[in-house]
Amino acid sequence: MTENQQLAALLFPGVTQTVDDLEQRFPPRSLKDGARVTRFAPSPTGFLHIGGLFSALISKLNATTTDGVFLLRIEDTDKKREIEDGVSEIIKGLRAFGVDPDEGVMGFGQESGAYGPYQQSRRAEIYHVVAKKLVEEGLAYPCFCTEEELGAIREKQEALQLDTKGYYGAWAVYRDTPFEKQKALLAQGRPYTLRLRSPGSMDKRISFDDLIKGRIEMPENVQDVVLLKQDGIPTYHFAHAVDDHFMRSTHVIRGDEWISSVPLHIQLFKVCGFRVPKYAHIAPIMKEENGGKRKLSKRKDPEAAVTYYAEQGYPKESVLEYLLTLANSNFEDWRRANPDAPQSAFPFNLKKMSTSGALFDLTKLGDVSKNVISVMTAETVFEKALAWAKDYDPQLYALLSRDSLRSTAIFDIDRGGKKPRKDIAKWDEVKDYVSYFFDELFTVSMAELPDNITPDLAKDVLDAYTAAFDPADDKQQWFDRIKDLCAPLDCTPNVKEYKQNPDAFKGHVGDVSTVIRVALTGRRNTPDLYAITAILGEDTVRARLQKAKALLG
RNA sequence: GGCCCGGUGGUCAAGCGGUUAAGACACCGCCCUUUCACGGCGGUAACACGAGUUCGAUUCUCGUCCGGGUCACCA
Repeated sequence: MTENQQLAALLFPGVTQTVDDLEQRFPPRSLKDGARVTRFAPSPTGFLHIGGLFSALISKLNATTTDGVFLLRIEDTDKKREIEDGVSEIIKGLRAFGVDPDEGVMGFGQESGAYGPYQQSRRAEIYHVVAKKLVEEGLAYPCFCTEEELGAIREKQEALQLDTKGYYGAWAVYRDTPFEKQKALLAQGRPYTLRLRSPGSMDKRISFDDLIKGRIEMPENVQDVVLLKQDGIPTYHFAHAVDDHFMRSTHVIRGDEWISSVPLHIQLFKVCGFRVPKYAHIAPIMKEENGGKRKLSKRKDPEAAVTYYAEQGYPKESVLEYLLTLANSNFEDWRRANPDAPQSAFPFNLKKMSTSGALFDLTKLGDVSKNVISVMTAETVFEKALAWAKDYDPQLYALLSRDSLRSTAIFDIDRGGKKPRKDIAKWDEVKDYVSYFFDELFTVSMAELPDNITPDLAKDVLDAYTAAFDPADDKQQWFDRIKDLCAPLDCTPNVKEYKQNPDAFKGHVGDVSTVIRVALTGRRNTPDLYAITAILGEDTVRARLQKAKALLG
């Protein structure tokens, strides 16, 4: 037995499997040519971030458009930062947007797929098998430095103003420790981390082709990074190499904060004897602040959390649609050409992704969302608004569900056809939008009456309309009747005529309508008044007209 | 500071040696119209800067500046 083998045996007495065993346990996937295996690998440290959803969406798209597999792996190797419901937050968040994994962690304590476990905390054995092999081959060694010692090294390096700091070369104090000493230290029970014996060289460079950013060249990694922490749990880097190899990921799509560790990752894959996956690094989603850009922050920005969109009542399709416009700018053109196609039919292209971070634009999201909602049927709008209200607005829920046919009719006003209204961007706007249909939310007020209409004229209009109003009218009859109101009130039914000679009239048919509209709805601007009148019903209409008149004295 | 990445209108962005420098959102105006919305038409507004290379640079090179990322027993 070589010393390395003896060391490995000392370090990993319980490990009996070999890397070859793992290769057999997790064989290459039999997928069709070009199929991509992608993954989303978050740590359960808080709510799902919109940037996380973005990268999950892109990963999933890459898998589905190639008949591949999209898997969810949980990177819970840092118990300090982990939060209690972290895992279910992630799963719930993904599910809420239909970005469900095909494989991996599927739910609370649930997994599917033959490449698991998919939770890193449950894979210790696997990492140790690979680590043991590395030690046997002299590619990893135990480091007995304490945090203080490491800190002291760092301070020294800072004092020397070294460009390259860290644990490497001559600074890697346990790199060349003789076996006998290692054995003695271990016998004492000294805690240690397992470090990579980096084969990298300071003056060599490595290049790789990022699928989004293109060719990138960087110095090789020289750091003897920690592979296993003192508690035997792997660091992100080591777990990444092991997991993505044995889960047979073909494409690693992740945030570009990882780009600087790619040289390390490539080195790790090679050292382990694994094939290096393709990398694609996504620019982060940014936010504007004080004229500058910064990453959306979990702490400072409510819109960073995926739950924000559910709370506000953005349909999931809207958020997805917007995210897709950020991902591939030709998505909007495609959408115009294929208004009814499912998002999954979009020929997504990684190469078309922007290389720099985009500012998240809530206004644009709103516009996208209005379009999404405008093409929904009234029934769908009703259902979704109701479902939202159930969780976030009990009063609205009660109101809407009282008479679902009537509620649907409200949403059906001016809906359908080539030029649908685009009033609603998110469900929390619904309450205001429908408020005047419900006496609970509405009180008659003439405050919105425009200045050019005198109270006297308004009163006359209301009197005349009360007399003329006939709920049996069809729309044309109804409007004709309003026109007929004009002349006796010194108004004109012809707007053009009024504009040509404003002094000859007290107002025009638009003004007359406005009086009625304000009396019935409290606003100057509403959708089709005839439709509103029909839904309100004769009793309510007459009651409101009556109250309005009273308000005018 | 070292190493990376990026910089086209307010925002998202096409274009990648010769263009009147697309389009979308936002904004403004006009039209349509009983209001609003929708729709239509039009408008304001951009290649960070400086050197090269070239007959010609937004496009190529270098430098500067400005943003972003990263340098943990966090991911």
